[in-house]
Amino acid sequence: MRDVASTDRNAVPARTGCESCGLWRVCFPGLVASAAEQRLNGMRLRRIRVPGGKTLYRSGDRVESFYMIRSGCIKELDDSHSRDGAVINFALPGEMLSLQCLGPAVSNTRTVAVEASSLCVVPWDAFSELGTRSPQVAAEFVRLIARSGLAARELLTLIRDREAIERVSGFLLNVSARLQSRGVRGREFRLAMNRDDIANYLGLRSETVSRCFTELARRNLIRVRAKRVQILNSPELRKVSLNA
Amino acid sequence: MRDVASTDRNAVPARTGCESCGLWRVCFPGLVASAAEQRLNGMRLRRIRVPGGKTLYRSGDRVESFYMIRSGCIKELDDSHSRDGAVINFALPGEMLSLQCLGPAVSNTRTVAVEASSLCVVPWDAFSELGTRSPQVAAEFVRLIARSGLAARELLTLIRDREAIERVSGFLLNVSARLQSRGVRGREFRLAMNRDDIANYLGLRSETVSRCFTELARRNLIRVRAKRVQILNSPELRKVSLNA
DNA sequence: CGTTGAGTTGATGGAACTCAAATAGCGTGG
DNA sequence: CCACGCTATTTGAGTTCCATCAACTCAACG
Repeated sequence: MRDVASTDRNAVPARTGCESCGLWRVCFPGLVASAAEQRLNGMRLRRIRVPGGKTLYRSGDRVESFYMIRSGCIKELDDSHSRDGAVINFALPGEMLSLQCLGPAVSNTRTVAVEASSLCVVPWDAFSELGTRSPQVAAEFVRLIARSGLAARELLTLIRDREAIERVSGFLLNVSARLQSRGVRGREFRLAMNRDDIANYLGLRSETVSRCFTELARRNLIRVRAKRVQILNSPELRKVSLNA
Repeated sequence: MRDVASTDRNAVPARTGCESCGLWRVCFPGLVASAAEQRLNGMRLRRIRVPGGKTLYRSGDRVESFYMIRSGCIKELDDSHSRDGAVINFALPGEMLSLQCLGPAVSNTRTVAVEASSLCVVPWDAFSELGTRSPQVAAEFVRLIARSGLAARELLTLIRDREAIERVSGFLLNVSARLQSRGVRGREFRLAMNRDDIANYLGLRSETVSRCFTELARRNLIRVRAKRVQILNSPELRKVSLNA
C-alpha cells in the first residue's frame, strides 16, 4: 500500500507515502480503534491518475469522496466571475481536495490537473462512518474542514495590498514551505503550473510575474529557468514578501 | 427571549429575532429532539453588549463560544501581516463569529466592534453535546463551519483582479444582499464602518473608496451621504461590479 | 466661533497593465 | 543529432489606474 507503478515520462514531483499525507491523522485513530476492518483496504481506497489538463470534477458536481494528491498538481478554479476560471488554490503532493464540499456535498469549484497527477480517492461515507464511531476522528474532521477554508484566507493576505514582487516572493516561499513540510526538498523544485496560472492565482499578468522572477534573480534571491526554481536566499526573500 | 432593552442613542441597524439568526437551523433540530432541556435557556444562552471600538477576543485567545450578532457590526482582523490589522470580514446582524476557531479552538483573528453591538453568546460545549446526540445537528455543524470559510473566498474574488470601482460596487451589493437576506431593508442602509475600514477590507485607500462612491453617485447608481447609502440601480451596479 | 475628525477633492508620480516584438524551451520528425 | 515549428516566456515602450500628499469641506461639539 505504499508505492504505485510509475508511468511518468518526465521528472514528476516526489511521490509521498501515507505518513506525509494530510489524511494520516484522520486515518490513524481509526486504525488504532479497530485494526481489522478499518484498514485502508477496508475503506475501499482507490488510486486514480489524471492526465494534465483534465478535469477531476466540476462546480455543481456532487462530490462523494476525498482526494489526496500523491503526485502532480491540481488547481481549484472558481468559475463564478471569470470565464476561464480564477485559480483559488494549487493542491500539491500530500494535500487534500474537496473537503469543503463535504458539508454542502456539491462542489463550488472546478478542479483541473495542472500536470499528470496521481490521486488517492476515499469515499466520504467510509470516513463519516468512522467519525460516528470515534469522537476523536470526528473532531479531527472538523479541524481539517476548518483548516481547508484557511487557504483562501492565506491567499487573500498574500495579495491584498501587496505589490507584485511581494506576491511572487510570498508565493514561492509558500510553495517551498508546503513541499518541505511534506518531506520534499523545498530549496529547489519545479513549478508544475505555467506563468498564466501563477498570474491568475496572484491577481497579476503573466508578464508581471515574469518580470518579478527576473528581478528576484537579478537580486540573487532565486534562480529561475522556465519551471525550475531555486531559492538562494530565503530570509531575504521573506523580507521582500513582507515588504520589510 | 426575543428583545432586549435598547440603549442606543442613534439609529442602529435592525435587531433580529431567532428566526433570522444563522444558528437557527442548528438550534431547531435540537429543540425538536427534546423540548425541555435543550431550550435556549438550557443552553446557557447569554447576551452581551460590546461598545464600539472594543475588542471581543484576540488572536491567540482560546474561544469557547459562538457569537451571533444581534445588532451592530463586528470586524474580524488578521494581525499576522499589518500592524493595525487587516479586515477579513464584517459580521452583520444575524451572522456568526468564531465558528472557524472551534476546530483549532484558538482564534486566529482579533474581533473588534465597529459600533456598539449586541451579541448572543453560546458555549461551544453545549452545542457539541447536542451534536453527539443528533447526527443531523452534527451535519449542520459541518455545513456551517465549511460555509464560514467561504467569506474569505468571496472577498478574494471581490478584490483580486478587479479595479477599485468594481470592488466598491461589489461590496455595496454584498452588504445589501446580506442585510436583505436577514430581513432588513437592503435598498437603503447605514454603513457601520468608516471609509478606512472599507478601504482596508477592499485593499484600497480611503480616498479611492471615497472617489468611487462619488463616481457611482454621479452615474446615479447610488446615493451617499456619509455612512448612509441608498442603492438606486442595482442591476447597473451589478454590471459595474462584474466589469460588464 | 474655533476645534476636531471624518470625508471629499485635486495634482502628481509610480506600479502594473496593455500591446507588441524578441527569445527560449520543447516535442516532432527528418 | 539537428532543424523545424509551436508555444511559453521574456523583454520593451506606452498608457492607465491608484496611491500619495495636501488642501479643502462639512458637521458635531464645547
